[in-house]
Amino acid sequence: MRMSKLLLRTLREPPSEAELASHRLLLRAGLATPLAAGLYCFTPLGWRVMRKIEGIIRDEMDLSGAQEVHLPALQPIENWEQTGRAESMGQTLFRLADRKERGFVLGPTHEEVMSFLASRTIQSYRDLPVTLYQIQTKFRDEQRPRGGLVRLREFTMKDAYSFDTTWETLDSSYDAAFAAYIRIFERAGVPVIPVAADSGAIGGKESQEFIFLTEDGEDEILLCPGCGYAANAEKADFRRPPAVESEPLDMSKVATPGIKTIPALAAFLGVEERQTNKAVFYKVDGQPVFVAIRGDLDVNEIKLKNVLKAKELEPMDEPMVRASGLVAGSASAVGLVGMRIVADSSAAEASNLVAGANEDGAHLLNTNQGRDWKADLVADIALARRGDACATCGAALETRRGMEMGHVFKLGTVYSEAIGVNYLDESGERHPAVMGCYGIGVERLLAAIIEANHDANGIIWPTSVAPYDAHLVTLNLDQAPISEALAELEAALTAAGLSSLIDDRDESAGIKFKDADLIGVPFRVTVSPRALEKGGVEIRNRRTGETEVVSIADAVAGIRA
RNA sequence: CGGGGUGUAGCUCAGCCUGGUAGAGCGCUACGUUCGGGACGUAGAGGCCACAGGUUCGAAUCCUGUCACCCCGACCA
Repeated sequence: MRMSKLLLRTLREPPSEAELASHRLLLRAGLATPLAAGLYCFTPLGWRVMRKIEGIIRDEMDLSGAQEVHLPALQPIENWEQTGRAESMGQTLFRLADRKERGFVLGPTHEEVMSFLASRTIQSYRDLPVTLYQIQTKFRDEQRPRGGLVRLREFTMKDAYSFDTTWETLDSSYDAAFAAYIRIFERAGVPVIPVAADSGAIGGKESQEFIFLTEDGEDEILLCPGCGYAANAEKADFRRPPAVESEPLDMSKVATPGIKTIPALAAFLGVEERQTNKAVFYKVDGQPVFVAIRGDLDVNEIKLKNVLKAKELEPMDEPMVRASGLVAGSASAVGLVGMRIVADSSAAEASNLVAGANEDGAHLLNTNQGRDWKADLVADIALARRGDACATCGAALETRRGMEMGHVFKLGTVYSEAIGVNYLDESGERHPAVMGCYGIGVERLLAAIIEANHDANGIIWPTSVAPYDAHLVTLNLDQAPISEALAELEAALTAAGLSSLIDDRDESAGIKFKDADLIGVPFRVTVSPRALEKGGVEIRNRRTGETEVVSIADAVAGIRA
């Protein structure tokens, strides 16, 4: 490709909207340009990289035994009503109507439609297991698109779905997808770690995310330096600090003027925070819910939402607090009526905790669950934090930020039952298929590749996804020996099956070199009078900066290797 | 959805406080000189100053409203 013909505009300065390195370089290198929030137009250069990434994904999915299909992005809303997700996905779902007012959605994911396809094709256990995938456009009306290609409203996803006869064989399908993902990210040049993840209110028994660790990530990850346990904060398990052991004592009221917070309460009474009971109020699907947790711990709202099988969970608003008769700062479950009481095991099992007296400026000493108040539900709803003890080995957990690159999921029969993906077993009995699903965001992967592979001068593409194999910079192209050497080099590269981007523009050497660094093709080959005098062309490795003058044949061999 | 910020040329920004009808650098076009790390000269093109109201003789500038975009938070199958 000749740069004089290539539709490309590089920018000396990045648009002010870009904060992330990947976002800045995306725009500076001219890979894409924004249309509106969360929507991007790809240029020829950017699209080549997208196709390279898709190629790796396709390659590895095929190798893992998955079969590629293609489903409509435009889907009847009925399929979403069948699984209840028309409601549960809420505003994220792009909805529209056709001319006859029939409701449609733009697919944000394809469990429903892939299950539909499976339901029309799978009949017998002999048809299973099977894993189907597609690389396709998804639409999500995100509340806040961000970070260039990190969170988009229209994006490309590789989504795969496995169908099995049993949970046991699902494990094999899941493991195959997992292994393929490890290879995909490795080939794409993005270091990832698998972490335990939340499987959602709908979810199955197991879910893992592939996380690229970066300070700019949206997710918080807890890592154990002792045993290697890794989990998303929304899911992470941990060992609670031990409670203060004591026999139940008589409950009594104590005046605590002006005391509203756990730290103030503990200091005022001269007790530890773990000897207090923290009260948190939520509005869950419109209903008030009271949550009790030991004072030294925080509520994990994702876990809470899951144990309640809730669709929506938010802090209780002021009117509901007043209507419920709760006293913020001095609330407790003692004597509380009219709402569900959920307790973390820490609060349910500890003895003699200090709790609110449900009146301003007063607290209760020695409250005990079961005797003074009763939880409707006891569960693990505590948030793991930096320094908490690992549930497995007890070492202090560390926290890191990360970006979710892929998600694998054991779904079970939720969708197959709703849509009717059934098979007949050996004895002619009918069963729903056991499903798994596996997703990778292609644009986000592109962003992560840039995040993980760049320097102050620009992008450093891994060879596997580089838009071209070689970037040929010509100087004094009007001189016959230069144009002849270029022709020879180009022919040799083509013969070797290598692609080249040729800077034949009438620009200064500085501009050409700066653009080459910015665009980030792995090898730059300079064809110039100076190099020719030294007996060949100059080859430079973008990553190492290593530069040498070699023969055209050696240059081609170097790029090929 | 809450908080903060920004909308002036393709990009980065100045001008706004103190109203008088629009600027710089880069980029773009032409010509010439350059030619190994974002060269130089000359001459150009390019703007409904986000949009809509209002105040005023007069609004990029002051007031009101709306929209868009960015950042933080909440949210995120």
